Amino acid sequence: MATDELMRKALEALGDDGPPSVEAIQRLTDLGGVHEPMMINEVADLLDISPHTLRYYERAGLVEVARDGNGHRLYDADAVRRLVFLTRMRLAGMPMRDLQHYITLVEAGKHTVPERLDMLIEHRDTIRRRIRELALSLTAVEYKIATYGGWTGPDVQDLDTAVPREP
Amino acid sequence: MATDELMRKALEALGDDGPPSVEAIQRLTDLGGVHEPMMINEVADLLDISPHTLRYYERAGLVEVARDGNGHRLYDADAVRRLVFLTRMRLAGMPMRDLQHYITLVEAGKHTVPERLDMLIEHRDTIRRRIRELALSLTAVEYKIATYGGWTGPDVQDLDTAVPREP
DNA sequence: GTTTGCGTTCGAGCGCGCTCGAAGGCCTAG
DNA sequence: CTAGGCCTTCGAGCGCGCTCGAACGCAAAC
Repeated sequence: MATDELMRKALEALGDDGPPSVEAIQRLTDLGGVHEPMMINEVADLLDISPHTLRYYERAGLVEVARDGNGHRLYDADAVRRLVFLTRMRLAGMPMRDLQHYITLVEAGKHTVPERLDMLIEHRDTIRRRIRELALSLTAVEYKIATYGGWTGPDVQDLDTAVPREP
Repeated sequence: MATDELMRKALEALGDDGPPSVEAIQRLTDLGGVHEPMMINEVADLLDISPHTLRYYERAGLVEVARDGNGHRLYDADAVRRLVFLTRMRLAGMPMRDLQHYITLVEAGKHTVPERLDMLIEHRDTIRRRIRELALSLTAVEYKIATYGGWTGPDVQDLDTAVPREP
């Protein structure tokens, strides 16, 4: 798969305007019902990551995967759902370390829910900060693009930092 | 400096709501008038990067820096402005390679403006995509946090992928 | 039977962006 | 005179997240 199927669906579902809705995200977490266990390549295609990376995640303790009679990996629905979650968190910039810790908590049982919530809240705040940073950079770049288009100053190099005469 | 001074100013200037305005970004590009050349530690503090990194950027050809009688670096206003630009682009995720190429273009003269514009436009689109990805991840995380708070399902682990009964 | 194709394990290697340490110079304070 | 502090250059090292190659196994296709 050339592009990230989940993300493509996600962006389609969200449309091009307005903030993402909870309804939209719900659709994203629905994998479409009951699944046969999947082979590594199917999962890799679904998540748009390499089989190598999937094995790496397993080695890292992020997910347990059963084997068939030939020793080939069989990803059941739980494993796939967890990997959807994990890849989404990775995409959002959560480090492997944190994911490993989070999974440790999940496997330790319900009593770790508060700590998991703490992690999620911190991650949420990290994402928000990152979005704000990017929004700022975006505005800077857009301004720069606009300036390049209409500028007639003395030295082109100044454009890299110049303050415009008019907004 | 513990936090990124420029980013802090930026976030203050932009406020907590609404999209960043061109007016706001203008203020950010104003370094406050004429500058004495700065020593490496001053620049490092201003940009919230290490002196090591500044030397590294110079080695990488991103900026030329004069020396004083003792061989110490003297960053003039142009160098500082360029570094502000560069660190902002780095923060927005532009790879070193691309920045090196961009700077090569800047130093090649005005006739490279169209190619520079192409780079900026591509970078702008990259930032936009990244913001959309993050917005999606953010919604997913926020939904998950909300679900953790009010959920009474059979298995806590299901929360990692569950679809809620109600939005 | 052999080739093709997809899987396995293991450990090593890579690309990026820093980050650091060693060895030394210059200036100033005590 | 010496010690401290900040600077210099140079090359090496690191942390992260993959990414790959080697050597092998099984099973269906020809």
